[in-house]
Amino acid sequence: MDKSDISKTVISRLPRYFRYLGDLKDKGTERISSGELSQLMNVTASQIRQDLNNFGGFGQQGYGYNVDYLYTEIGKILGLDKPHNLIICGAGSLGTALAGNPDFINRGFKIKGMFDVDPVKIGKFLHGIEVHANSEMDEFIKENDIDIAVIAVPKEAAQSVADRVLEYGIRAVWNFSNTDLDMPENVIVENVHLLDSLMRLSCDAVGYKNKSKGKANGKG
Amino acid sequence: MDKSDISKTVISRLPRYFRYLGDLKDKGTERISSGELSQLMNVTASQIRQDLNNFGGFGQQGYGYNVDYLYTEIGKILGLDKPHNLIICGAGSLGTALAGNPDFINRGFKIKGMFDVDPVKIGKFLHGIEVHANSEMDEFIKENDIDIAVIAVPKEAAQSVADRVLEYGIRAVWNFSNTDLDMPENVIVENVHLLDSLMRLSCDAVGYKNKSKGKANGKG
DNA sequence: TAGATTGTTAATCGATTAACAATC
DNA sequence: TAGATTGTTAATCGATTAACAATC
Repeated sequence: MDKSDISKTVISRLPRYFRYLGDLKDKGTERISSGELSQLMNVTASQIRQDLNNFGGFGQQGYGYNVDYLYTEIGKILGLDKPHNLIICGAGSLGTALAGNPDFINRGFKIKGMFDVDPVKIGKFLHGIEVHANSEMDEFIKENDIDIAVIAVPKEAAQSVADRVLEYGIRAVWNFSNTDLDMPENVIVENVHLLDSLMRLSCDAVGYKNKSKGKANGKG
Repeated sequence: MDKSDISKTVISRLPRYFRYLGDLKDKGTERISSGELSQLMNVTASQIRQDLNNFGGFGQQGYGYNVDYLYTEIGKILGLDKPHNLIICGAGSLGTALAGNPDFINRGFKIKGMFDVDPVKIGKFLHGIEVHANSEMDEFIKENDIDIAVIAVPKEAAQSVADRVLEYGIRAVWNFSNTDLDMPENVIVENVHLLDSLMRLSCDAVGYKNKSKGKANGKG
């Protein structure tokens, strides 16, 4: 696999660059230096230059970076130059909320359909998106050229649903269930563990003052 | 501030430990060694021991770790030994989905109220939680001992809502809006940038095959 | 040309892994 | 006691920052 040699750490920062560049573009800013951007984003200029240079030279000495160009290039790296078709597995309130998020469609992520086991939900339209029965999933994925599956089912069902979409050819999974999925190497999983995130917040907020600070093994 | 000296990296791994320990506990497992846990979680045993030892010695040589005890201790570090009261700012579909998530309440995160600017929504109950007007926010926060505010409003409104809850005494913010918040040092912000996450997935899925691999400065 | 700012190498810092003595 | 496994130190690895020569 040429799954690339660029570190996960760098990749994970790209969407944030992209976000700031989009804002600059909207504001009509034409060019920006790594120094200016670093101030805006609260990171070092060095890191910005290092990060970008992983993908080739996007800037120009003495000038900086062209906002529009850099925005487009990062967009390409992020795979936003082609549209993506999604299905959402699980038409609960989280799945429905995701279906209704306008940010996704604006960036070329089209939600084509939802799936649920609940017969009451099947056939309904949520935010304009139809809920289908799982039995239709295989065909739906092929017909609609789906490349991303969103897992928004209860954690008990998550693994079996993931196995299912995998079987139907999906290789990218956006997992919102509160469990880790066991997937083969060639499947990309991006987790959004909401409860984990909330616990991190709670942890930081508490500040673990109860920590003793000294050595632990003060045995006799 | 004794905001602690434990690295963010370590903290961010704690919820995952907690999750696995919870599962082990539910399965009735009494003890586990770092080696066994490392296999389960797909990390090194060394990392587990290093991580845990930041907080003191939770294990016992020749025995391993007592699942129940470790679970409880990590829970304390995460601040789960005390209940937390939340408000959700923004009664849109995302805010509503969060209000209805049973995982949160199960871990002691109680959603006390929602807030919205839309008069149509005010007074309604969503998943049993009342939507209030923003004008009631100040008093509500004090009366209900709120310690966490969830920002689930459109990105244009995010900063002003965050400023507002800050003014009313909140020091922990769970930000779901697709923008970074500008907050003072003593306020904890945990971001859930869904679009960023989706872009990371898309990026990994694409695999940036377009990368040239050789040196970039092949100038003449 | 002079000034600015990149691309890139070298230095530093932090995080992960390995190893092993301490000890249950 | 012997075996197992931790707690912890030392070695390695990777990521960040600093510095500067290349160059627009």
